Amino acid sequence: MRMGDKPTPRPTDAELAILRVLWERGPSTVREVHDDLSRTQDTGYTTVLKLLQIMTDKGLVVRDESQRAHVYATRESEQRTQGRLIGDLIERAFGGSPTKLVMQALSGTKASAEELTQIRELLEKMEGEAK
Amino acid sequence: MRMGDKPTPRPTDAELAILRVLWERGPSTVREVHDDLSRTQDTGYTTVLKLLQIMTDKGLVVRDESQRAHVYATRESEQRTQGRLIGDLIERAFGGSPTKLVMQALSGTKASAEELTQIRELLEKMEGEAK
DNA sequence: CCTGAACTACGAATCTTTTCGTTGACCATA
DNA sequence: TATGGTCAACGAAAAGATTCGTAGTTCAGG
Repeated sequence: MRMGDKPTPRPTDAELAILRVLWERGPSTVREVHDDLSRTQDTGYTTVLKLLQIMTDKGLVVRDESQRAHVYATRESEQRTQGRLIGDLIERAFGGSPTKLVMQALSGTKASAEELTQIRELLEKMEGEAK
Repeated sequence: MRMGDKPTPRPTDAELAILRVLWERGPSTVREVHDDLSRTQDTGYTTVLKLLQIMTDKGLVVRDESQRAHVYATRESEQRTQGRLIGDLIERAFGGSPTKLVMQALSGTKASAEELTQIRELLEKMEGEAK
């Protein structure tokens, strides 16, 4: 990130919905994003287009204009964006304590035994490192 | 919650900042909230007042008007609100998978050994129940 | 009783987010 | 070369979030 560049802003709700499509589909045209989104919600084509243009300005996505139908791709990985959103929520709602968020998330969920095991394995790996 | 009542809406950023003060202080007057908030940010008194009035309309807080300086209190517990926010983020950014969020939150943090232990204990308790 | 401090209520301005209509370009094909 | 389909660009409207000035009420102290 160059000096003077703003850090990537937190995506809004509508923007996040689009990011999720791009994460799932990979680089896509407006039409592809719109068709995908239409399966679950009722958004106009030009709305999606406008949003993607705004997201390009904000630096949330990048645009390949070499084809007539421009192709949009996320600028940051799914993980990185998710990590940013979590960090943001930790700051705003959990007084900066990641542990509180994890505890709350865990107790609020009915995860399967396999999932719990998966989490515990990561946990044990971290405990090993934190020694 | 009575029939026809709207579910509590997601608090906005400014609203969440106020909720945090109320969680920490307990029921408080506008002035108390404002003074607390002023330690970290620069918000006008009437701005806080207006926000609390809006939050009352939305059902995020309740107001005791028996004194001249009205006393505001959160309507839902800290935990419940936090749980709602997490659930919301899971829906919007993690495709509905709580496990993904927990994994991501864990790997993105440098929790202390004690905290990791704390989490693991909760985890083991849950594994016991999920058996 | 008058004044000033502390308070609520209200309205409006501003900013951001979301939505979509309209326009004009491009291109295939009839 | 006209027609229709697909596209990006743009502007503006609508809705939501945030901010604060101003006005009017209440009350304690002089």
